[in-house]
Amino acid sequence: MPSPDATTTPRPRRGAAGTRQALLSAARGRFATQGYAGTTVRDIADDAGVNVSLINRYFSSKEGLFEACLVRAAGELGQSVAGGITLDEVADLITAQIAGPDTSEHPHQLVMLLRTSGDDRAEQIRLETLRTYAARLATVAGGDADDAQLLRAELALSAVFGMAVLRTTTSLEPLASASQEELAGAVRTLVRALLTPP
Amino acid sequence: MPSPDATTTPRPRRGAAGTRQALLSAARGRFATQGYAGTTVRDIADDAGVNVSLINRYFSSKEGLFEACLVRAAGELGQSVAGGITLDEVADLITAQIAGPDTSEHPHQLVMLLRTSGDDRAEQIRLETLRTYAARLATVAGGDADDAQLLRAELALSAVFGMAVLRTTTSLEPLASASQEELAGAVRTLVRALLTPP
DNA sequence: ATTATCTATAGATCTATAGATAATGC
DNA sequence: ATTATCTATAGATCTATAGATAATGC
Repeated sequence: MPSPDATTTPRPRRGAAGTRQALLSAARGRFATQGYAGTTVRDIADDAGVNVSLINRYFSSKEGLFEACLVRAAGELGQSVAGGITLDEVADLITAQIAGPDTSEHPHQLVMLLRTSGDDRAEQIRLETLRTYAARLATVAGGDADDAQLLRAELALSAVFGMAVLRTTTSLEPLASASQEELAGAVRTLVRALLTPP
Repeated sequence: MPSPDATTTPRPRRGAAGTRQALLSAARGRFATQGYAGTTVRDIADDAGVNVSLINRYFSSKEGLFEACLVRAAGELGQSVAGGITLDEVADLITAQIAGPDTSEHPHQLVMLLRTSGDDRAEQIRLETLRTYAARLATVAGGDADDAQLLRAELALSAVFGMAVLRTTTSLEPLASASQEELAGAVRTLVRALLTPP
């Protein structure tokens, strides 16, 4: 019996599209901070304010929801870097992704790309996305498009990921509450230093 | 019935100390690559070649084993940096930690420090360890021991963690199979650039 | 006799699904 | 009438533990 006196509040009905979005947003946050295995579908549904079974309704399975999060993160992050952009501008875009507080969705998008689920298809999407970003970063940095340059780009990417992860999963001060301005300088320095061929 | 003809090989008996070590080593590898929640105690026991129940015998619980791994990682990593060491030497020590292949235990030690388990005590150990390292790195880098310097040290640390994570959990080439020499240059560049006050 | 190891199992999740209910739209 | 949402539950893990077995040491 659904608690007789606790005024059984009937939940607002968001409709299919709205519920999908709410689930995606909640899932991204949980997956980013707790990882795939560390998150239960009930966690996500509760955060989104809907019943657990709707995850299966709209995403088939927990893995399906994870994939959807990954695709979304890959898509949103990928749109920013256009042609003719400078390295410093890329650094600032990256900073914007890292800088948000733990509650923001920005760092979550980045951290999603480091999470594994055991699902083959998801892993493929993740790797392909990382590859694309590394290649793009190498191109923006100019120089030869050789393996050494690609390696430098991947190192720069991984460094940036590290910052996002530590900010998202750890309350290490002063890093955890550093402002965007404070981070911007460091990211520029890092990107410049790592991506300029010696 | 234990498979009548499959010559039930009686396992070699390692004794308490040996079994503890085998479990620690197996656990560190699994926890580092799959995370705490993504690892089952059976995974670990199978890797170590012993029965699952011995985890509880020697470490009380899965959380106990996780804590033991963390303490060990914190201890082993902490011994390297003595007084009077230069920044480049620190960079090389770090490189040695990152550079090992996915199968080595070196990158695992680093990655362990980024893994969360939900256990309060483990989380405390982890944070304290990270703080210690950051402070030590800031000291080695010289300059003022102010908040800005500490922030730079934490950023450098997180960058280094990112490299270890990407190498450990992803087969992104050429990063995944880069040699120690190739990484050394990048880490030195990074540490120098980030830790020299502007 | 002591101690390491294993067996068997209880109890607690966790995901997925079949089917019931309730809100919306024509 | 259609579609969103929820209820109830099956089936599959996963951790922890009590107690049995087997190897070692005196």
